[in-house]
Amino acid sequence: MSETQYDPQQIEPKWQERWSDPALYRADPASGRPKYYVLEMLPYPSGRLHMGHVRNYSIGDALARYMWMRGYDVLHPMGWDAFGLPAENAAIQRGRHPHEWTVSNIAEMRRQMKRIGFAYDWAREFATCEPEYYRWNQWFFLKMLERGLAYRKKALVNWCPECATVLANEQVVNGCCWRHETTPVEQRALEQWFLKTTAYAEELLNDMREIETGWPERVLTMQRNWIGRSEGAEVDFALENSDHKIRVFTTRIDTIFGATCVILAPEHPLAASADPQLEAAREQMIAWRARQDPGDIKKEGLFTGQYAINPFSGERVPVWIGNFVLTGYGTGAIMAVPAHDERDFEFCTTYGIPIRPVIRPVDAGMPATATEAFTGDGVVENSGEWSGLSSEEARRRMGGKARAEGFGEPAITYRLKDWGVSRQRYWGTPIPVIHCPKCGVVPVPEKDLPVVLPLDVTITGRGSSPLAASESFTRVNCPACGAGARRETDTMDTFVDSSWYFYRYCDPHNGNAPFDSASIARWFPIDQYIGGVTHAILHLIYSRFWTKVMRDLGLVANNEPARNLFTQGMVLGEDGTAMSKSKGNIVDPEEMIAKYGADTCRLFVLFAAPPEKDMPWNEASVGGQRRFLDRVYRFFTRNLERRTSPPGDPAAERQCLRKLHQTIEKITHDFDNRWHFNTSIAALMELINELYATEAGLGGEVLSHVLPSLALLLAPFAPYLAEEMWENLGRTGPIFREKWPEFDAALAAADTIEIPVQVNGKLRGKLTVAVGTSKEELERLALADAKTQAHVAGKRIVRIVVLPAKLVNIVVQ
RNA sequence: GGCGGAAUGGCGGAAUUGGCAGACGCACCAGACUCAAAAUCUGGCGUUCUUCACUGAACGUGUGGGUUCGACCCCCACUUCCGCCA
Repeated sequence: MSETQYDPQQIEPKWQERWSDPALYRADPASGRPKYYVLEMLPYPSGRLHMGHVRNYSIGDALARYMWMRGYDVLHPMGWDAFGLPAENAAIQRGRHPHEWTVSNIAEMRRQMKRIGFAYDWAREFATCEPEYYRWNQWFFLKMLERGLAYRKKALVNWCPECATVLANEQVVNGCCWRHETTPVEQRALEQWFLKTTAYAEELLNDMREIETGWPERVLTMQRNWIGRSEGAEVDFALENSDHKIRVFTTRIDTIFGATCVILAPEHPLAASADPQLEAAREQMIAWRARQDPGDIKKEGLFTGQYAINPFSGERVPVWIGNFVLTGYGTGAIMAVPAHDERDFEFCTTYGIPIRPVIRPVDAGMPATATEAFTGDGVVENSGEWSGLSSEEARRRMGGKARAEGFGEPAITYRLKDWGVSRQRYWGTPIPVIHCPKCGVVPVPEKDLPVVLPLDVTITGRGSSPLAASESFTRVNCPACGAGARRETDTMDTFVDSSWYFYRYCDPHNGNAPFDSASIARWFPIDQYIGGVTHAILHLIYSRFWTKVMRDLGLVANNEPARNLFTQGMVLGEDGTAMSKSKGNIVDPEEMIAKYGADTCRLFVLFAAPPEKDMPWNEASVGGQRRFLDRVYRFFTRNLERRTSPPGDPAAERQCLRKLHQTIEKITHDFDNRWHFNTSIAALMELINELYATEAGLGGEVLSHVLPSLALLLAPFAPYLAEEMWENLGRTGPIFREKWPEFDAALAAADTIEIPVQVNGKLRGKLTVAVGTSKEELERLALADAKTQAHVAGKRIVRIVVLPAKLVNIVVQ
């Protein structure tokens, strides 16, 4: 028995070299195998892989390898989300050109990925900053422009003074920039490009039906909240002494007789005043609000001095400006019903505005309004002809009345807003339009795409886009009239890049179209998408939106991009908090690989916690995974030659084979049902423990079965070692193209089982019986058992519960 | 405040969903090997009692109730933490 020490630093580079043949991982539709598209979210090329990447990609890689072994034609691609601010920051801070910086980061991270041994179809790799890719961003933009899905408007936008650029709504976190969490976002008015995500709001909501079995409930809930559909009505309050009407949105038109004032958002056009003092206060409110956390805003208001007329009651109510009324939601104006809305209650109490209840709880009298609002449905009261109706019925009829009389209508409003895609930044996709003094906004003709991002610009990080300073870029002739014109200098939000990249993988080198529809038909929808839950709303809503737009353009047939979504937990530092530079608790994957080997690192990130949960890094525990692989290889190598030895001890062999087949069943079950790789790996450890226990009694035939099976079971989790073992067995790789081991129920079955015996639900003894022992026999054995009798003696047996092959419970009094 | 998720040994986590709580690993303790150490192997390891006896008992899955022959699992109320929306 010669035994070889496991040395990953020897094994891994060797296989890395042999795996460099891209044909090994090539997806091949001609294979005739069923397809499986497994995708992990593409990384931003920051320069180094972090543990979160290692975890995300180890999960996907295990799945891809398993599916290959199950006979699927697997598409498992990788690419780079290569546009974005950090590249410009590198330019500003280190004087490196964003392009050069990005390209070298990609090279470094690709090298790291190959070092870990992820099985990607590298022939499909691309970076989103390549003109061959982003020209299709531009092409899609033009298509959306044609269909009215892209438009330009002057809008108040979130401006981060630190980034010196506009942020999408979704990039504002608690009133601050998502990248600079302590920098308050300011409001500025700029001409912006928007994509009409709201046009698909209803569909984004409804089509969740298609994915609700495959996406985490949590993500769908977050998206539902984000879209924020609410049903209600819009109603006009005529402004006294004016031709203007104030249109309000309300979900509670049934409470309209209780409206005691109308409140405008400070930015509302009718909020502007001739009174300079009021005007100053209003502007101050706008500026102040931009800095606040919308969550715990202190409600403040300004009385405009004007009055409006309630179209239902004819009542004259004051018009206020309120800092808690949002411009972008509904109509930017509300009617305040303090008796039946908490926020209105708070506001009106502060300013002494009357509170008038008009809804009575079904089983009670009129609600008291001294301390709080009654916000439930009930019976409408004090509301003229509507009195006596239920809230629900009143809402329906009053909405109808508003429509019939022309002062309103039933309406649905969404929290979701159109997607502002303009960025006053350099490192992104140029928006393909030209501003002509005569023709206005003119799209760049398709034949002129791509509008290439020039590389010879100076990046200062201040003010407007660096592109605006590039004469050679901006100066252009109008495609419509030929006159001198100016190119748009805004670039696109990088979420555009990641909204459809997974389609491009299907046909990555197509120069005539974003992709060929036939290739999409082959691969879509994605069978399994894997990434962090941090992308639950932004990326995943945009991707769903983009898919629907592409479908309406006739490019794809699917409604949804991904059938299944898996969101993995974060990798935390040893201290149990998120890894961050400032806390100094970052673990560098490459250091760990140098120390323990890539297989050990993979094993650890898969073993330490179920994949959907957060997982604290614990280096001591990493050592345990290494020890496991040491044990595997030691057992393996010292028994290789024994494969020709005579039969061993039948009991030991039977025990060993039973454990092997139980392990195959367990791991297969984990892959097919729930991906709790921590328990899969635990099962492998149990198997190894059993192999050590039975080792001396194992004969050649059994070892010839066990050793290859061990390698195959290990292959999705520790591919390098598995490959090495496969070669030691005299097989020619690659192992992940081999067949996954077959589970043999007969071998896995135990011949005797232990049956727990309880008395009154408490464990009192155990019976070791043959499989298939009858109910009556179990009952007899349980009662005869000495330990049980001690607890039954002197008591009356009320009942005996016998579950064959499970347990016996004797109930006594 | 609303919705959703979570809470199990010293630690990470198991328990194939109502049937032996604590698999597997880490840490720790002991033994074997060694001049010694490392590595390796073997055993122990929820808490508190009990016994000459690895004998047995009680308690134990955030807290309090409930359903059930039987509850980490289901129901009700609560506490704490996390996420999203207010």
